[in-house]
Amino acid sequence: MIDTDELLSIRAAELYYEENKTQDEIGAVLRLTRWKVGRLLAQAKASGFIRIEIVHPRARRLIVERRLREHTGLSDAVVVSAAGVSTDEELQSRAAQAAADYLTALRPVPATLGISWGRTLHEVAQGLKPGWARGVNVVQINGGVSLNRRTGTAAATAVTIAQKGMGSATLLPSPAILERVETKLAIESDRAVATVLDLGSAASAYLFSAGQADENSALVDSGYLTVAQVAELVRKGAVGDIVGRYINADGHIVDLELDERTIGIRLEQLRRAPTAIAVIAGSTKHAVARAIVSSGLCTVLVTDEDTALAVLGEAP
Amino acid sequence: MIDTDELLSIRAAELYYEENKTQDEIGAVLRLTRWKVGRLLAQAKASGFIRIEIVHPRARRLIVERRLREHTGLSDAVVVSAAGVSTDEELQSRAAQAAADYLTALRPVPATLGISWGRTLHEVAQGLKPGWARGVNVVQINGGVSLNRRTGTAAATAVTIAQKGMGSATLLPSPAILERVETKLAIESDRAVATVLDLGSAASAYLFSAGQADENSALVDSGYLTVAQVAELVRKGAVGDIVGRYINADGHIVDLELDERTIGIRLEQLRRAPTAIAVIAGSTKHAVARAIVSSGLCTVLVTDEDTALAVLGEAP
DNA sequence: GGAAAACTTGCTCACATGAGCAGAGCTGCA
DNA sequence: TGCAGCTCTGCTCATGTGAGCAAGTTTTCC
Repeated sequence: MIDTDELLSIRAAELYYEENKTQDEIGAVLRLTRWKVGRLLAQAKASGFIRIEIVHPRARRLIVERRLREHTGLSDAVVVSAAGVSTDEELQSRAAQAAADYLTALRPVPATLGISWGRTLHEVAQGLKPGWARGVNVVQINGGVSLNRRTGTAAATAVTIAQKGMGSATLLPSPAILERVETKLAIESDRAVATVLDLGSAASAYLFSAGQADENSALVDSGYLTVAQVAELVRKGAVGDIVGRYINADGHIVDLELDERTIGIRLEQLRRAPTAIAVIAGSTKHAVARAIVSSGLCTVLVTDEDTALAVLGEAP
Repeated sequence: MIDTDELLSIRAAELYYEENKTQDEIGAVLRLTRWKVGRLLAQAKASGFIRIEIVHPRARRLIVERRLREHTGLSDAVVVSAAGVSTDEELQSRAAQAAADYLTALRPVPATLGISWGRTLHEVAQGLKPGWARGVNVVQINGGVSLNRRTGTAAATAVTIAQKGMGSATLLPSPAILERVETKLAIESDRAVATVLDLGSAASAYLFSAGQADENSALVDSGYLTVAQVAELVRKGAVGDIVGRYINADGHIVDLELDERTIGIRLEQLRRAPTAIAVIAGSTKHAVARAIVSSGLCTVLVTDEDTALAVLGEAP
């Protein structure tokens, strides 16, 4: 059965929030003193009967952000609202835009920014405003797409970010994954590649996304891995990839042999970075996001509400 | 593209509603005067970015109620919130409870209350508190269920309402629909029945629900009509039934011959009543609700949010 | 049955907030 | 260029609201 005070607090809330009456007026209607009305409203809020939602594509969930900062090793977090959003694409767009905003507001402005590539990063680049920085060196930190029709997307992302930031882009002239370790070592020691990798290792900040471990992975799409290979990785515990490297729920490399053939920054370098911004959103990426945050692979997480709750280990 | 002020108003709203900061503090963070912050918040509200919802089974939507009173001929309306409700059953329960509350608060307390029967009315009876009135004569205004296992439900409803209101129930000892007009006329002229019908015609207030016109109708369930008969009524434009009589979207009787065989109060009497409370909720009853309200068959409507919007002719 | 504890009530006071207003700045038109 | 009309800004002032407090009331437990 429902308590009389509870019912009164609901009546009061209706008059207060829907009819914009003052607590005094409500008191007159319900035959209560205005203090009692104030207490009833406080009670209604405390009981969670009053839900205030900010519905806007750019709305953030500051409460969840704080919880992330407090309960994880993250130094900062940006959580976009999932209110009224049905698709993962929309969530990823919102997060990408939020990442662009975050990057713009980031102080000190990074002199060198190491970035990965992919759909999300591309959207971040699109979301940046021309002039977001005054001179920034953008460096690719992992091997690019070059095996399929989407050739050039990775390069375009880096160039766009650099141009809008009135700076220059340094591209990593290499595939993401090589077939033989020997080839990988050879490419890595080539001066053109080595220079870029060194530059990437010394970046003042990193910005990257992550991929889920399934047939829709960008690495499968780009032709670096087959669906069967990914299935095998999943069997070994892979939850997703970060800068081209597949990790398990603990944030460890799943397949050392494959990793040896992968070109790009090493995870330890990422873990040591003072500023590593991960942009990860959408229901398919809950597991990777959690792995990345809990194993300290990023210092800043830009994500959506539901993914954030998954990272915190709470039901959505 | 999104306006700078719009974005600022969203940031301000986040800090105000989620972080409980004062407008002054927000001004300090966003480098604005507190007045500007106040204006931004007002703007965010006006643009509909701030959505305040009261989530509680007993919550009402006063704004919609007012719109109903203003845009229809209703003298009063009670609209329950549909927040977090998935089933029609739940909506009907909420509306029934609200109707019980409305009846309890109704002044002057009706000396004679004419009621119909059905699932909804039964729930209203359950929702009433013992002592809701001090002496009320409850009269059935349409023929009861008596053809199937649920015999007695209609009587139980009337008796419960009367007992809880410390009064007496007057039952209508007759079926809802007769097979032949002659039988109907004969029953109607029987003193026992005629007295009750006269009493019902002179009731100080009416409380009734309505049924949708489909195979789930209570009249089909009770065996008065076959599925085929209802289908035929629908073909003729029926949207539902009220006190056993099928009406079309204009509130007119659909089948005069059938109506002649139906025992109970006439629609004109209902239209003339100073207080006629209709309790109609659930997505299947939008059409009937609209027909009843627009043709003046009730003075008070107790319903759910979505049905209310349908009555107002707006999208849900 | 009575004292202690817990809660509730009505209040004062300080702070937060919205309405209203005057002046600054901008726009448009001759 | 100059003036009228418009919006925007920062302010004063009145009102609305929450924190804290003391007295009253109920509950609890011996």
